[in-house]
Amino acid sequence: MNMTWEDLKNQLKKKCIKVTRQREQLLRLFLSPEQHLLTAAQIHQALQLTDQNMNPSTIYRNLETLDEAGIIRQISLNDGLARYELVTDHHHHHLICLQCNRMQVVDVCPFEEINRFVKQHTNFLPVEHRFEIYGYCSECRQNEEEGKK
Amino acid sequence: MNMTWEDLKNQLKKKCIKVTRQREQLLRLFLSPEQHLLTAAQIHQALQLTDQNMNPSTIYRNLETLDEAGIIRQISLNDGLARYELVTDHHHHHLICLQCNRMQVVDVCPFEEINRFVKQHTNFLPVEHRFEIYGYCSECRQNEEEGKK
DNA sequence: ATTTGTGCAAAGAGTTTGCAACCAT
DNA sequence: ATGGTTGCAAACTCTTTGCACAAAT
Repeated sequence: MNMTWEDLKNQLKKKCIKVTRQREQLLRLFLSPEQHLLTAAQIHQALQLTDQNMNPSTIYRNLETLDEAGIIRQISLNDGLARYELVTDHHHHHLICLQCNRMQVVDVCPFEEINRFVKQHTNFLPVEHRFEIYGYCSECRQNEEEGKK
Repeated sequence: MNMTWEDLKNQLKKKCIKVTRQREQLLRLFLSPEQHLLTAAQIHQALQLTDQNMNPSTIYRNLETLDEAGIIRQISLNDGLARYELVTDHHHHHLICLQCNRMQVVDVCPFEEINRFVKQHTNFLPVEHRFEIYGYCSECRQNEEEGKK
C-alpha cells in the first residue's frame, strides 16, 4: 500500500533520471509518514542531522526535476514557503495545525459537488483544486488544556 | 453593498492607523473589482502607472499593518507569491485561471459538510480553510477556440 | 565514453530593517 | 508638538545560475 524506496527508484529509472545518492536521501525523507510535506529548508536541515549535508542548489534542482517528472508535487500554504509531497494516486486534502504546523491527511473531498456548481453557474473550466483546513491538532489542544490546569 | 474608500477610511481611524496618501492609494486599488487579489509587485506597478510611485518598503510595511489590522488578508496561491485581498463579511472562494491568472469569486462553500466530517472523524479543531479551484476562464477558453480556427 | 548531476561561489529575486526626514493627528 | 510614517540604502533570505569536477549509465 505505502510507497517504498524501490517504487521511487523504479519511477526514476522509467523517466531516465539518474539514481544518485543525493536523490535517494532526499526522496527517502518523504517516505517517513511524519514528513509528508517538506520545505527546501526542512530537507536541508533533516539531511544535516542524519549524515552528509546536501548543497542547497542540489536540493532546489532536484525538487524541480522531481516535480517536473511528476514524482513530487509543489504545494503552497499560507506562509508562502514552497512545500513538496510525494505524488500518489490517493486523492486527499490537508489539515494543518496553526500552532505546530504539523499536517494530517483527510480523505474527504467536496470537489465533485462544487465542480457541478461551477460548471453550471460559470464559464470556468475546473482542472485542479486545493483545499486546506487550518486549525488545532489534538496534541496542541491537549497541551493547551494541560497548561490551564 | 460594495465597500467604498470612506468605509476603509473609517476602519483606519477606528484602529488608530493614520490616513496617509500612500495608504489611500494602496487601498483604493483593491476597490476596483478587477483587482481583488494583488501582489506587492502588482501594487507597485499599478501605482507607477497612475501617478506617484510608492517605495517597496512602504508597500510591504503597509500590507503588514493592514493585514494585522484585519483590513486586508494574505492569501497564497500556487506560485508562492503573497497576495492580498480586502477582508469582507462575504464568505467566498476563488476560481483562478491557469492561463491568465485572473481570478473570479464563487460563493459556494463546502465547508459545513467537511467540518462535520472532520469533527466526527479526527481530533482536529477546524478554524479556517482555503479552497481554490484552478482551471481555464471563459475568456481564455474562447481565445483558445478561436486560435484553432 | 558520454551524459547527467553535484558542489561551490556568485548573482538574482523578493522582502526586511535602520535611520533621518516628513507628515497626520 | 509628537509619535507614527515614509524614502532611501543596506542587509537578509530564499532561490537560481555558471562552471569545473564527479558520478551514473
